Amino acid sequence: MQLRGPVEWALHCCGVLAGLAPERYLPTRDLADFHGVPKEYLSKALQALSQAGLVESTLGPSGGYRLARSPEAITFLDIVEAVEGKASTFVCTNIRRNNPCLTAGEAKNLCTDGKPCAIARVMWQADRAWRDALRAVSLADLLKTLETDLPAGLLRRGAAWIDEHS
Amino acid sequence: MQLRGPVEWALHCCGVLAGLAPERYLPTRDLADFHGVPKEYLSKALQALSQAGLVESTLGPSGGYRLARSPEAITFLDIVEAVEGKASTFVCTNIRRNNPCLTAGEAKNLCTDGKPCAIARVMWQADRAWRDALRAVSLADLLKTLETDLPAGLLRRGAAWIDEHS
DNA sequence: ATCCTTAAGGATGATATATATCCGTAATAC
DNA sequence: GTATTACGGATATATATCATCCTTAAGGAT
Repeated sequence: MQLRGPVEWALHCCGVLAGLAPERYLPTRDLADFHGVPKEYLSKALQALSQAGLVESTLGPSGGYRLARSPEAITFLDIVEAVEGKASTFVCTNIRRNNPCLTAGEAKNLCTDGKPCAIARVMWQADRAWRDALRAVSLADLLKTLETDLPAGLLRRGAAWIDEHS
Repeated sequence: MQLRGPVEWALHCCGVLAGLAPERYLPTRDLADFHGVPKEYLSKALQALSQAGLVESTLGPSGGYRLARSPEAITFLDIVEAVEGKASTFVCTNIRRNNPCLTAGEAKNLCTDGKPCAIARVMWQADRAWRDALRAVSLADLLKTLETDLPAGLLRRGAAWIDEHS
């Protein structure tokens, strides 16, 4: 079970957009060049972010993407769910319903949305723990970490590179 | 991102094996019939459980599978990792290394195993939270829940069905 | 000894999903 | 008008998942 590649790209792109000067748009091409990923495919992930309302876009020269909300108001979970979808990592296919010992009446009451089976409850709880951990970290937190984490000067050089390409 | 089907089957199968009389083996065919899943494919999942040391098997008539440890000593995480693998749900492909602003020296120090990047740290922490939640529940816990959860008599009828087919 | 049953694992095919590219359209800046 | 951009549809390729078949070796029954 593994997250798709575009999720990682979207996270890094949001990190860059969060450091952008307000009101500035950054086009897909620059985000793709900056991360060394295919522009056309990255575009799909950015469109997903846009549809989720995390970023907003504008057309034409000097167009591109920017965050739609403040970095404090965008969590890792927002981004992951926008690109990967909100479906649970565990889906109960209700194989218990195939149990040869079941009466027809009993089968109907097994693992409905209202009363999930014991296994689904555990798996969904773990899924919730994963999402809670992602929801607890915002883009603002990420930016703060990057400032102390990145090699000195890299952040500034990155900003300069973006300035050239805007 | 979704767990593969055989993970669900393995969990249900372990639940059945945990309720089995000690020393008794249950063959793949019965586990498949009981859950209504393809025998040959389920067999792959059971082999994974066997290789992970969670169940043990014996050949010939009256052969099959049984738990290798007590239900208290087998967690959901054991089963999920046996079938799905232990790899993290997030893999850092280090796209930051493609950053055009990086010097060669800086590139080498990015997101190594010793010092993961800020994004990988968050994603791996969430992965850990998911695994912790799965590790916190054992097959013994599952059995206890089933006793209060299942329609009255179903557990007994299931045991009788298994008796017939052993 | 012989035969049936079983797990183990290799080989193979079918289907679904992930990855990636291409193109047409509409909007925006100059 | 022209160049640039996001957007969405269509398409192609690669990989993963799902499923079956077959051979081998070992245990049990006769």
